[in-house]
Amino acid sequence: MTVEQDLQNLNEALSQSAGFLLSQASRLLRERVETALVPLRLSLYEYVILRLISLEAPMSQGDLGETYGIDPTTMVGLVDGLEGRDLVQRQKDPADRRRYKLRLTPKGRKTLSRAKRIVNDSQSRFLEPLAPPEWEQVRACLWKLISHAQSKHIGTGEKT
Amino acid sequence: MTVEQDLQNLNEALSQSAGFLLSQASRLLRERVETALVPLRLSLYEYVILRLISLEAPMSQGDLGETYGIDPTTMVGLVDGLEGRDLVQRQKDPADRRRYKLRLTPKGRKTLSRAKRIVNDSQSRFLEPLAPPEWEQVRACLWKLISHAQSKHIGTGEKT
DNA sequence: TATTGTTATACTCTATAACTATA
DNA sequence: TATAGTTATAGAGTATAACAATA
Repeated sequence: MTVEQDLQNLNEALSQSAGFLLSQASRLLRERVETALVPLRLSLYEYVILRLISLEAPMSQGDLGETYGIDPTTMVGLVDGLEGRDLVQRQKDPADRRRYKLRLTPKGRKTLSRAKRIVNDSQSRFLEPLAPPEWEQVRACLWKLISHAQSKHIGTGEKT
Repeated sequence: MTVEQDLQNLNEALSQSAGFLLSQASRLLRERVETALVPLRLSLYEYVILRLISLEAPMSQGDLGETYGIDPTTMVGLVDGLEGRDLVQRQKDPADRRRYKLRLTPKGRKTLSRAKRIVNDSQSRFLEPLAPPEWEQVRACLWKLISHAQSKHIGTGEKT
């Protein structure tokens, strides 16, 4: 068997595996976004935190980490760093003083708006090889997978 | 604005983001596969290494790590562990004695075949909410994204 | 009693650079 | 010189358990 055939077999097997496809697509996009964010001195997690705060959902520091899969321990350090750079403010939630409500500072909003442009460009370039209706289809399917996987294991905290 | 509306806005924004969709789908599947592999005492990376070796492509230890995005430093420790458990053998490549060819031992083959069943079941359950043609479409698109992203940055080492 | 955020500790993976043996 | 694998070291991120403040 030639090297070319071997490689073709390998690719055929890999292109069949959901785990490989999702992890590699995710990794390749993540690497690009991380590189693109370097000039703003933001890690991907830091960007995600700013972005999630900006969406104004009623999330505590812990909820926020859970939404993206960031460990609570890691969250403390990340928010410490963002607060130290005056991008984010911790505020005690008056309704439950154990929880923090996180807010963007004006500087945080400005940094985020620059970061959003950079990240969106990065994502658009990554999605370039797909026609818009193709991505739309993928998008809907991934959302279905995520919703289904989460509902089975975590639940939203709401009684449905 | 009610909490329900806030959450709906959040979900709408997240379901629009390629980065969120890919990272979370990947993470949720990875967590399931990792849990499923615990009884075999295999980490996901260890499983991936066994699986890639079994595909018989002409890959060295380093190539293998690059295919999945495993750091060379990490590879050393992982292969050390797999070799210590008699699942894998290192062999000097006679054509280039700097490189290792990795081989499965009989025990490695047996472990892998059990692991493959477990991982495939896990992936099938994860993909359950999609109709087969839907997944087929997603599969093709993800493969296109990966091929395109890799060709732009890495190249295969072959002159084309 | 239970939960949010915090700290401490150990572990895994990554990034970087130096080393070795080969090429 | 350059490359494959290794080692050492430092830095992220995660898992676990304990703790303070609050519910």
